[in-house]
Amino acid sequence: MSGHHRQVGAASIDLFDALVTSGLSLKVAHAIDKLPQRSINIDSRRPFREPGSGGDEVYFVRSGILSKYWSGYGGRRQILDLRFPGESVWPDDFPDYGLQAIVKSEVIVLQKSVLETLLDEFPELAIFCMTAAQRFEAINHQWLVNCGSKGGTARVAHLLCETAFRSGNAYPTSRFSNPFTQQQIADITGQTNVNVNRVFRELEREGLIQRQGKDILVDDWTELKRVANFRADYLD
Amino acid sequence: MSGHHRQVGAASIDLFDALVTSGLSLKVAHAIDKLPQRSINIDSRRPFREPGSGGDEVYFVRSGILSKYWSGYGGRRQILDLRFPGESVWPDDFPDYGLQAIVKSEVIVLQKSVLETLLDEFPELAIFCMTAAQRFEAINHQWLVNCGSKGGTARVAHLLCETAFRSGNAYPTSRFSNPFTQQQIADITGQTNVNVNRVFRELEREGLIQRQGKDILVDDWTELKRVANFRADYLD
DNA sequence: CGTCACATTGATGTTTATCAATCTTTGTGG
DNA sequence: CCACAAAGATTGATAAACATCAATGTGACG
Repeated sequence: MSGHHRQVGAASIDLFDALVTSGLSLKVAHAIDKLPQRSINIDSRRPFREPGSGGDEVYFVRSGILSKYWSGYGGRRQILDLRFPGESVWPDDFPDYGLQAIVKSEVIVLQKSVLETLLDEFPELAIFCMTAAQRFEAINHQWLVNCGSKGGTARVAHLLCETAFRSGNAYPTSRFSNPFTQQQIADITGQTNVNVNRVFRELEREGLIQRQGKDILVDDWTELKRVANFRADYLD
Repeated sequence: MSGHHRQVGAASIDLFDALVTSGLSLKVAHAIDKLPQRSINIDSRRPFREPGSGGDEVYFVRSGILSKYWSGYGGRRQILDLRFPGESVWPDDFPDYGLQAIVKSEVIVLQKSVLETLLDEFPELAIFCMTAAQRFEAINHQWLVNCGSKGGTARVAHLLCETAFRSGNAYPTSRFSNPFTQQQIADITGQTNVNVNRVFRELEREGLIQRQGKDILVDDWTELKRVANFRADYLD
């Protein structure tokens, strides 16, 4: 095999499997899986939907990470949301954000209008979608708490916890890959890249994490979660 | 009449009317209106649902303002969401926030489980609920942008704009009532009450607003919106 | 008319942004 | 494989924004 460039854990998620795992019945998952769909590959850091362009498209992440971002007046950016493999982006009526891949990603595109026709047939789907929306709402709330009422260290620590819990399929291990640049972490946590760098140094100095290239090693998750004030409940 | 204590504009919103105004068909709005419901009055600043207590209850705000709040370890609070008259709170499966009224409020309580039975009959209702959820998601995004990438002045100005646009039925007038204490504005915008006070003084010194008791006067909405970087689109 | 919550102000310290330079890693074409 | 370019990471010096602490002013209300 010539796959020495393939990332560990970057296996693509199957749409049908993900829907069932998330609690949808086999019947409805199958109905969705049969809908017309196309698969696209998105390069890292390239915006593929500009702010303002609406759209009828639902994006399902097979691999990689997508982000919603907002660009203000003075060059300052804010990343609003992340989507890990198995998660989806539902289009807004008035999207004031753009979409961009954090890392090279593989995405399935469905038509929202087509998907909505299934609601007539399967009321279960409506509850499924609303439950998903609530989960993302809970994540949004945590981010707001982060930016609104925590110091820089806790914010970065929280993002690391969330990343480990959302990207892995199982309980986070002592080693995981940090997919973000420091600038992106700054855009997520509402800081500057310079300060993020100093926070990392501080986290490492305190022994909360170790860094090996893009990998983060965590000996004591309990302690890191305490510093981050992180509780995983909201990700359920 | 002995109503000299009644606030101007505090007239209660009718559930049926609000649903129809928001785009629901007469038929579905009527079906919801017929569901068993009870009306409660909630005093200002008293939490009426603690964090962690789940619940099957949907709250529709007839008058006043509700808030979702989160209390951290170190006394620091964050207000996560607001609900103005005509808007609703949908219960989360794992609510990590509490509910509290900003001002004395009148609320209609419905059972989520009962409401969900209507989804079988009216798929239209599912889309209606998801549209509402997306509107609140857009508001959440704006709050995150506020706390993550704007200075104190812009944050407060943005909250004032949003309040004027969400609380009035029509386009904001030159005078509106600020329902918040400075501590609450601090809890919303991720600052301290002391700094909020200074921001108000600064906004007034720059001629962007005038204060008369709880009332705010705005001569030039365009200018205030510019300072706040506020666009009303996301509230549609 | 006293109490209580809220608002206001000043003095001071901490955190974080900003500016600027250098080092390191990664990717690319020859 | 190496040279080079480009992006990212790191560090230091300085300034701005904001938190904290503490005191006083003010309006509402029983």
